[in-house]
Amino acid sequence: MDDRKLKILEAIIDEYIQTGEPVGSRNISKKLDLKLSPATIRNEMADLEEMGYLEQPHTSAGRVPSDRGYRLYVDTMLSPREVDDRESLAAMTEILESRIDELSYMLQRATRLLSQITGYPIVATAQTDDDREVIKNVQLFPVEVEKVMVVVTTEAGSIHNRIILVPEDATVEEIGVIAKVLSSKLHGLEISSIDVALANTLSKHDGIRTDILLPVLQGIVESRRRNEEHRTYTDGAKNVLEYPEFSDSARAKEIIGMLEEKGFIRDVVTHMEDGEGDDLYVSIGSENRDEKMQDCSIVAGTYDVDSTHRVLIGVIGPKRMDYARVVSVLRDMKSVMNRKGLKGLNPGKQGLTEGDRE
Amino acid sequence: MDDRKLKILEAIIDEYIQTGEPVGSRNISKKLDLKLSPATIRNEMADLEEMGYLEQPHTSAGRVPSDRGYRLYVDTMLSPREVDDRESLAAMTEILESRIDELSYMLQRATRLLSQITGYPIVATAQTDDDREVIKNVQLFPVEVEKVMVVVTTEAGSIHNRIILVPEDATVEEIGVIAKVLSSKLHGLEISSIDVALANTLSKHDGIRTDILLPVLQGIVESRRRNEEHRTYTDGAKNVLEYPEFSDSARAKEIIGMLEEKGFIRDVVTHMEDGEGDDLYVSIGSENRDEKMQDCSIVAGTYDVDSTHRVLIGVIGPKRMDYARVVSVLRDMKSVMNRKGLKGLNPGKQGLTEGDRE
DNA sequence: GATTAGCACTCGACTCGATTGAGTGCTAAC
DNA sequence: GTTAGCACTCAATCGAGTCGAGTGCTAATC
Repeated sequence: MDDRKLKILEAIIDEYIQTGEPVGSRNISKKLDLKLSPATIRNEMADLEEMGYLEQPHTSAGRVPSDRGYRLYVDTMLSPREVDDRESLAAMTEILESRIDELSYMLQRATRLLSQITGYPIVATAQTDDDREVIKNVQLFPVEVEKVMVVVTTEAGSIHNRIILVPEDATVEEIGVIAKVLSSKLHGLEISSIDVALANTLSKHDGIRTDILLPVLQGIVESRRRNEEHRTYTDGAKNVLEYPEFSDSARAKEIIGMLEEKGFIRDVVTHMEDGEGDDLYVSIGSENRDEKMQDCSIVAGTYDVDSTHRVLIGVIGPKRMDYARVVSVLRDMKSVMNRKGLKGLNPGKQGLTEGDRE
Repeated sequence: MDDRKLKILEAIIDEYIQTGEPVGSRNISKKLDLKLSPATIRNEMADLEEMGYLEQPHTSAGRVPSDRGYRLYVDTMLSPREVDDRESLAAMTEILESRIDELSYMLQRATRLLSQITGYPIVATAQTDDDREVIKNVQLFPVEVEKVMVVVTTEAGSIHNRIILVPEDATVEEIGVIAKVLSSKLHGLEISSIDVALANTLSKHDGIRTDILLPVLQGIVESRRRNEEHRTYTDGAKNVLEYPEFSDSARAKEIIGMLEEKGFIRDVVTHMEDGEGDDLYVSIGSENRDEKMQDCSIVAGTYDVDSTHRVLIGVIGPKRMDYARVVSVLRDMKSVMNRKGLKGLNPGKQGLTEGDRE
């Protein structure tokens, strides 16, 4: 694999990314400054095809990069273009300053911005580190008659809250007793370990009203579930229709369906966790596990919003997506985040203990 | 406009809704049990066209309903089919039992279910009655070092909450003082009336730390804004691609873009508020204000989740959408809601006053 | 030995005319 | 008022023909 072949391959991929049409030898011969005739290029192209970096849609058409070709391109030839769009940098900065408990809001705005500047659909999700979903403390705040706000703080630093309904005659004192018991008994437990058996044990304590305890426990469990499920956002689905590779409406429908399901992001997440911790993850065509994504590529990055919150943002596009630009935008985002995002955010210190707030 | 014409018009619309192809006289002559020859039908069709209920895509094609035709159909000929799908009724029931503070979660699940059973894209939003966004009380709960949960209860009965960051050295007492002052001073004010001037006035009170007060006030304002913006959900965008009228990918892109923008739902909302309070709202083609929606119809209904929360759910489809089925599904939803939805929900009584929770 | 010019060949895309057939409107008969 | 009959319209479909971008191979050239 000599240098010239690499140059030719790169030129072909660049061209194909731009036009979406199979590229021929004449075209490359002219574009490339090596003074080579189309015939020579053809020979090289035939070699590249044999090596598996190119494919031919049909005999008399030009060449198209194979997944392997893209992979080589992404791994070795990517020189991220500078994104000099000051406006989008400013927008990014502003978004990232959205504060921590508005993580979901921040994600929503970030997906929109990214889909606008890249022209691809975006998926973003907050990564929950299940192992660390250990209860640090549980607080109950009566808000109105019948309504109590349950606030669960986890060791990982996230705060789930939910309003629950308790019997009308529940007194502030009764609720206080339950709060005390829960804070001491649930501390250190995983949320997932809350079950009927635990409820039974707890209800044996003095002065605990089961008809208040049960909705509280249910509220704790649901606060987390709700949190997880709300935390995936997509935007720019319409961009799918921009690309001729998805002009077949059945294909487009599949992709848009995937975006709406949001399930496939899990795949990416696990992939990334397995990965070598590189800053960006790229999955090309057949590298995607999901069969429906065989014609797509995903470029994803993780972002540490603060020491306990990590966000994953993925760009979905056709295999011939503009990797250079996408990678550069995602990197920019990261750099903005490092300069700005951490400012003023809580680095996750130990909080008050149960008694402190009285 | 005699009875026979109506029968013929109905048959034509039914047929067109089913097939999406212009319908001819022969077809109707056979389908209709009136013993009429195609020629007679043709005469009637010509009349109906003259009256504006039908259109002809081109001279030698069959007839297609005009917007006016659909309107007549919807207003006078709709006999909602029974939806005998027990499973979806059960699913609806379960969804509607999602409790009140999970309104957004409930909406999300409802949109998904509806898009699945109707096969159309769905938009759902919670209607905020801006005039009633009057503060009933404000509560502050210290959750951790630097983090305080602000809970705003409005006269309308909704509860907004948000976590804010305060200076590290803020004490529970200092926060308590601010809570007391805010509760008495903000009571009865609209959230939108909070501004710099008000902040200045408030900060003159004894013992108020401005560096705590400001983030709290900002939190109150933002808690509401965030609430509003989060409260529109869409699902089933992929269904747009199901219908040949949107096979032109530019059209499809516009519609999907509209769904993602979510802005247009406001139009529907205002329309519905102007309306005669009928239970369902139908807007057909050119009746839609938005130019991009000229090829669509919207069927929407409002649902009172409880005495203070109203939800709007809209079905977007091509003009030849299956009105009978959609109307019937939305009505079913309403009836499920009346039987089940209100069970156990708080009818919005007066809550505790500020002092009660200490 | 690498490069290139030349040439025959391939095959999708496009054009264009002919054909088809569903459907109409009109007229005259029932 | 209804219907049979007929001429007419026009989108859709089909197939033959053409075009042209692009290839692979061979032989000549550097």
